[in-house]
Amino acid sequence: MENNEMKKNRNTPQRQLVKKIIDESCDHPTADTVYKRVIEHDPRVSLGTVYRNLEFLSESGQILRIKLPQGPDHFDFNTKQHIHFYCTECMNISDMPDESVTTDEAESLPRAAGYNVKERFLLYIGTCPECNKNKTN
Amino acid sequence: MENNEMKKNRNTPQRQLVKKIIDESCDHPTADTVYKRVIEHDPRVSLGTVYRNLEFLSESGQILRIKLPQGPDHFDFNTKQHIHFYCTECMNISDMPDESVTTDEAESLPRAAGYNVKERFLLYIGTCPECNKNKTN
DNA sequence: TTCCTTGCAAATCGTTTGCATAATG
DNA sequence: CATTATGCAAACGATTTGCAAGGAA
Repeated sequence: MENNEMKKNRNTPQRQLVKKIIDESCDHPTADTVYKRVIEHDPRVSLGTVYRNLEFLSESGQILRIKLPQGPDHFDFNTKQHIHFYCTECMNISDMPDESVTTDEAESLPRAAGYNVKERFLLYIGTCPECNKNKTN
Repeated sequence: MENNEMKKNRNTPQRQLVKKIIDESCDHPTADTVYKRVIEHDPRVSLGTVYRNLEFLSESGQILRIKLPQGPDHFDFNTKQHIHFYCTECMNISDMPDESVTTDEAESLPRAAGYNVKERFLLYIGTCPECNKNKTN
């Protein structure tokens, strides 16, 4: 179905490194954070190259780009997850445990009204269990 | 409950004009579009002032700021509506006819997992009924 | 007479792009 | 060898900000 993975691809050390960093990150890093981790391994890699590879990797379905209403995009090795929770306390993004609400029933509404839904962005914003615990309220 | 409306407020002609433009717009204009409409009435108003007043008006709950995953923010006189549909054909934003899916049941999931939901962004992207009609497919 | 607000321009942030060079298939 | 990718720096779009001057309360 998807032949996005068939794109032109020269397996540069830089591209492999960016992919490796994402795969090893479980904190949904931003492009800048990825860059900082990349240059720990190879200081000669440029920020532009990191951006270009993040673009390539997400366009070819190898990683996931997470857009927030505020601030820079984040990236995720888990390409299946589409529902995220942004904590206003720790500023971290966590994956939502389940996504049942946003499957069929979530699209029946616009579809019935004549809309053709291609994508659906759902983002929760608030405080995560960790931060709620730390505040004791 | 909300005392956002009690903020410092000097009813400048510029602020009144921006509010008037939003109230008369049913196409969810961007800041730049608002600016273009504003200077038709008073060419001396600056873009910065438009931005500042859009910020003031949305912060004080008088208008709604709509964030998209791509491109500039849009603004809406209808402060109650939170679900929008972005058409990739005509690039327009339309209000969703109903929002039942995103009320209680949409928040029960994260809440049960210990999250404290403050905001929820839901955006549909696809093609609107108008554009679907024009394409006959 | 406060001090909020404006106009203007410069600055910011996240990201993209042009270009000459390097490296891959 | 034909491209694709890189490094660098400059450009970009949307928005914010510093500052001196203007104008409501």
